[in-house]
Amino acid sequence: MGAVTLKDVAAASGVSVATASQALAGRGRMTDATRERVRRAADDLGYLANALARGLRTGRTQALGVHHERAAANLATSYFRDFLAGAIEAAHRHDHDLVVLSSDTHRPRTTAPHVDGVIVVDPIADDRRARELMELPVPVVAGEHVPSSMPPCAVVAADHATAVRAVLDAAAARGVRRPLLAAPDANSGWGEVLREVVGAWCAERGVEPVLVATRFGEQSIERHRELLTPVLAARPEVDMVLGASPFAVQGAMSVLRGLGRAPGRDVLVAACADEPGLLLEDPPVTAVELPAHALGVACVERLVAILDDERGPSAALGTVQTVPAPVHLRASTAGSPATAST
Amino acid sequence: MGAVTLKDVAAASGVSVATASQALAGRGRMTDATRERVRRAADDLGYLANALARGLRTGRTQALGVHHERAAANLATSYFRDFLAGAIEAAHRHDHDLVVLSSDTHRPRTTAPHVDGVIVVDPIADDRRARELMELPVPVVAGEHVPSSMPPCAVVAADHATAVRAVLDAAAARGVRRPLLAAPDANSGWGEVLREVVGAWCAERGVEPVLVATRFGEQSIERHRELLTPVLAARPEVDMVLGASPFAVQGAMSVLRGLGRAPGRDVLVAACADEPGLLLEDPPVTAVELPAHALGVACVERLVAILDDERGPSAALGTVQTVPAPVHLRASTAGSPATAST
DNA sequence: GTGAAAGCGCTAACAG
DNA sequence: CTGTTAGCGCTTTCAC
Repeated sequence: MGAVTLKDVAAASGVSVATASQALAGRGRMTDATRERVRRAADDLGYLANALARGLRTGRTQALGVHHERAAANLATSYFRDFLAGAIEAAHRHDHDLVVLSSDTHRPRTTAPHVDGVIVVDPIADDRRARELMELPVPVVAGEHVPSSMPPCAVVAADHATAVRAVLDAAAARGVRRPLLAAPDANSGWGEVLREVVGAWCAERGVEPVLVATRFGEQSIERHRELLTPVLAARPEVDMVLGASPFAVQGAMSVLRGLGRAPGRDVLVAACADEPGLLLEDPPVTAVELPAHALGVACVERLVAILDDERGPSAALGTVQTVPAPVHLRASTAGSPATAST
Repeated sequence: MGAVTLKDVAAASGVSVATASQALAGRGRMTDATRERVRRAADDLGYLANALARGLRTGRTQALGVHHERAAANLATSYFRDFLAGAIEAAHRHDHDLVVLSSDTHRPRTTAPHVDGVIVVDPIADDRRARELMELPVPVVAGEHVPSSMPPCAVVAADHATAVRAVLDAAAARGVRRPLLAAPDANSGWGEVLREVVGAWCAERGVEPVLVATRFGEQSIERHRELLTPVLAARPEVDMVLGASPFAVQGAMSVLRGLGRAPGRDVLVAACADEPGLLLEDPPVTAVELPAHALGVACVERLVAILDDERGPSAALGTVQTVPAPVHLRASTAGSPATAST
């Protein structure tokens, strides 16, 4: 356990720790001979600077943190895995370590993580850990929109507006007039944005969207069925269902069938987050692909840029940077509900 | 950037920093009133201990490091992703952060990462970064066998011996007598083990295995074809090809077909690492499944155990812990080469 | 050109 | 019961 310290190097090369520090850092003025001597000593002893001590002094740790609510569990999803892969790739390119912050415990952190900045993936309003991190005295970048009830920070998000509009416009061309949106409630910034986009689109056409609030991260089709059954029964004028998650869409399709309405024919359906399973549905479901890997990369790039920014991190607060989200039009939006329901 | 320090908390609650420290840590003896006062002050100020300073003092950082050669690139493989998922899960369960160590650069680290221990996934002899980490004054656990030319450390590995023997025994039951093994060279501990296992199995039967050395991580089927073509042409007595990677197997199958020998019929084939693609081959290829997720978990558990071990980390050096590796017998080992080639 | 000294924020001795 | 002191390993003035 005997780590070699700068003191050892200094002693071995017959200089003071101060000189040794400068010699290795390439700073300070000294004879090349001295510098070389110190360098050799460091090499011989296998000296590695203690990152903790250095960080304590300099305020930089050369590490970035990533937080995701229940990170361990969410690693089962390809979204988080892809995101993480992108983030690691980008962090390493900038010679930073990438710390996956502990998130399992429900008790608050007692210690500020040793990172220069933090990325919060999918900030959720009731995620206490996320809140804690966002109040840390280090810059924070949110991967996806921040719910309005959370403190503002720099945001990197998929371009949902453009993507969802593309889906809606395609549907409108098939005659759709009254879309229903089943999306997460105000806990999720993503949900808020989807609501806004659909709301704006409908407003332009002088109609009211039908909105159903779901819980972010709800993985149960059955639960979505329960939420959607009364609404779809009461609103026969709905000619399209936009589900935020694949689960919402699958729930909706099941409810629609129960009501004798054929998804993709009498009622168009689409998802705001793609998954391989949607391709296997009958009919295959139109969906927006969330560019997880690109988002991971972009979040790190953004964070690094903020750290390097002379003007300080506050310049970035609340600003949103956007990453394109490809749209996959499939058979579920190829029907003509207007004709069918007239 | 104004982080709240212990000094602030102490000042606010009218005690010294030392007392404040103990009050929050629940150590030391003091009136409950004082302790409560300090706690409240800390809460009010939003105090979070600086992990760097704490770590510097205590020598523990509550973080574990993971290294994989070219981690960023390898995140494309499901093996590393699953491994990482398992490691993160386990680390968080033990309330540790998980640091994915920077691995892209070819220049050596100048700083020892702030972690209590390191996991080296797939240690490769010519990975300089892995070597550096293994010489760090913190415990190291290797995920997979360590090449004999590297310093020893605690090892957690899949139980290749049992799995490969199961494959060979099944093949022997179909009449196989002369297996060929195409596996990574001495750069890879995995390769060394495979060689040993096949060697031992053959020795028990009084035959010499045919060995072909490949490069660890070689992803090209074509390259494997080149390596295998001369050997398979010269050794018609080979009645089974065991490829370490799916690429080796696919290369071998292609070569065999070129020689007019039907894989799975005239010559059995199997892989020592499963991949979905092997199922789609014709015939589907028998393979050993590498339990990446379980290995990730086991490595972290092992590392935590070593850190908690009173006897110090040296007790674990060189000891191997094993994780079961499921064997999937498929059509590629269902033929009877002995009959065919007699 | 080089060394001495201070201090980053924290914890662990030991006084009082 | 609580405060004082020392120091983890490093960087950074500032003297010499």
